[in-house]
Amino acid sequence: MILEELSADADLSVRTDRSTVILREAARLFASHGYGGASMQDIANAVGITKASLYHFFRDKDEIHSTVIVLSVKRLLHMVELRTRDCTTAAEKIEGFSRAHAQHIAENKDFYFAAAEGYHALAQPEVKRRVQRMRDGYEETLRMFIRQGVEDGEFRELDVKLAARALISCLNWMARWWRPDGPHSAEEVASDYVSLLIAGFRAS
Amino acid sequence: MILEELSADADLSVRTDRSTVILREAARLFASHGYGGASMQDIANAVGITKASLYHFFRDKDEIHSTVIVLSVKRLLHMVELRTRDCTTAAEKIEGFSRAHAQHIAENKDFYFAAAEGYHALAQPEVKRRVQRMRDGYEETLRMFIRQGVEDGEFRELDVKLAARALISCLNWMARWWRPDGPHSAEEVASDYVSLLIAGFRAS
DNA sequence: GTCTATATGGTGATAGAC
DNA sequence: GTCTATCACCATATAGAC
Repeated sequence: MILEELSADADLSVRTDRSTVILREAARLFASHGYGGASMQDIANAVGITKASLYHFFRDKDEIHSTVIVLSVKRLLHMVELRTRDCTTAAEKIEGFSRAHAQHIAENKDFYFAAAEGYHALAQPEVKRRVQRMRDGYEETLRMFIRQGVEDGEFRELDVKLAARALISCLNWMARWWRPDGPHSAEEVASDYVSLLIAGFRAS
Repeated sequence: MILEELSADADLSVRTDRSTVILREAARLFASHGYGGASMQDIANAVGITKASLYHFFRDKDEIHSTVIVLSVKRLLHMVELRTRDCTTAAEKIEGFSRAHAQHIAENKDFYFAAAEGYHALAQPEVKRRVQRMRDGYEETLRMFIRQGVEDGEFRELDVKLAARALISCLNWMARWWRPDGPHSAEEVASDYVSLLIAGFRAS
């Protein structure tokens, strides 16, 4: 299983060995045309090989798809872990969480988009469940940070689940409209969302 | 152009004339499998006719797709207009706006999903521009409501564009996770988001 | 308005030479 | 590891009878 060979730290954009390039081009095509709208021929053309050669690296189209998705989610979780580890207050943790998410979108937009749009179309149920579990853990992490803020008296009593969902919605939706050549960096936007929402968390 | 024949009030779910049923089944399939993942054969099967018969009602697959999308957006705008018309304060308008959006998702989930996911894959550039203009007008409406709240002193000075984007992100993301058999109605969730965000709008 | 039959080309996937 | 050649199938779309 190729998924296991690719560590969570595997850079999704710089390395140029064949399977990495295949995944990068596939992610780009899945993101822009959808899973059904991107053919093996399209991917092969983008990489610069024949479609038959794709089958040397991946069993079938679905394995390319699930590898893209699992890689994206693993990398997001890894980034959040890295950037919240040394935070202390709830506000700091939430800020780190959101900036990590934004950084992930900025650096791996196609992977993120392909994962967000395509995961519900995953063929293998085990992979789908695995991704679902990772996403659930991800949301639970944010809920934990918010809950800590309430318990520490940093925030007012609030609906933790709703608050986490609101912030994650903002971050997820960024992949739809944020462009690298726009006026604000992804992390700036994320930070602004956090400020806006935390103002509501503190209000009494 | 069939788009013109279908008024903004056209009910997306109840009427059973052929073209309406085609659109409903197509929306469902586009929402669950993507545009490229749903074939004319699939749509014909769902409707209960042969795929050749589809071409009596629509020129090609793309016309089915764009009709679904334009109908969805028109209906959303119509609903928002209806439910904010008689509001006075900014908070009331924002609440009406959000509840209308939630109602639209609850009543036309497949149409909404197909529109949200598929509009960037629209083939005809004029239709795409038209949908884009409608969506822009939609966001501008919300910005106007928030701006009014700031000018009336109901809200603090805040980044209106960011605030509108935050709320719309929450509403848009609902289509991804909200289920009719869940614990809260779509309108309840929307209302909760509004309360949470407006608390931040009022905070000083 | 719906059908059967068909045209034409693309699909995912494999076999086997180099 | 990459290719050419090929498979069986499905795609969108059309022609024309009823």
